[in-house]
Amino acid sequence: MKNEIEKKSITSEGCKAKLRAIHDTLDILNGKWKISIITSLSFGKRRFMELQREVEGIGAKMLSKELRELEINGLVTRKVCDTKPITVEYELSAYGETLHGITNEMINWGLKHREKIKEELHRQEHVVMS
Amino acid sequence: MKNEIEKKSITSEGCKAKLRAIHDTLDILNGKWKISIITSLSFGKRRFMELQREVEGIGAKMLSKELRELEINGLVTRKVCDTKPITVEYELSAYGETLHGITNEMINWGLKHREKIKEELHRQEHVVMS
DNA sequence: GGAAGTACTTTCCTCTAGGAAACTATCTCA
DNA sequence: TGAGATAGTTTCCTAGAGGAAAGTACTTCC
Repeated sequence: MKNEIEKKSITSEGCKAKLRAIHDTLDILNGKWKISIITSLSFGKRRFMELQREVEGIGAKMLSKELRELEINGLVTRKVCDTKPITVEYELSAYGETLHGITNEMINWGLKHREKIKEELHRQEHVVMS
Repeated sequence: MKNEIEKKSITSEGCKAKLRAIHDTLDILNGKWKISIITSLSFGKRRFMELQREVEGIGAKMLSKELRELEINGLVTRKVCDTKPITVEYELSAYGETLHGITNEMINWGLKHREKIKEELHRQEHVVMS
């Protein structure tokens, strides 16, 4: 009995710590666009307009705001280049790269999910046919 | 030149597909609470009140709504048990389990992030001291 | 008989995340 | 000289995400 209580308490502590970790992560990756921006940057450095084109649907205000927050948290670096028309390069910092694990898992899951939905639709069609 | 264009186009397609995958995943995991709920359920089946206690800060309305959406998307199963005071058990479905990769990565990142922040605070203190 | 615990639902309200569009400022090219 | 691209900022607005609290319905315990 005592062992069970202890066990329960220990695992419960584990849960709480892990839920807190999830919460910490979500705090950094909040907002509608951060993960997409990070994913886009994971393919290489991008300029403002490139990001806006690549992350479909995002407006200049949001992009600017999200980039600033990512920079504050040390995930992205901002570099102003004194080219003829001034350009700005955004890049994942070394710390930002540590998010690869998360984005990769999300990409893979999303790809498989799309396959699954597609299969379900096919099955539906067959049912309707028969 | 032609090769470069082709290369760029190919990688660009890859980016778009991956960004779409990210978008698909985020569509399923939207809202403030879904990932926390899934993480909580990843430790075992939970009843409504247990979830509400474990996922700190969530209200009954939100919990109910998020669980319904997770159920609709086939990630969570709901089982009504005819115990004396009726209880309901929520559990990750087999498909819900496929999110383990994502939640694990987020947990690990969150834990390391907390460590990093802690270290930075220590350094700060030393600077203040000296 | 009433307090307390299950599992929600409903109502009402607030706040802010996020969008649209216009504006700033600088440079280039025709 | 003015159109177009760079990189934003600012303003104005609203849909809807989410919170607090009360209500519903059933059961069991005291």
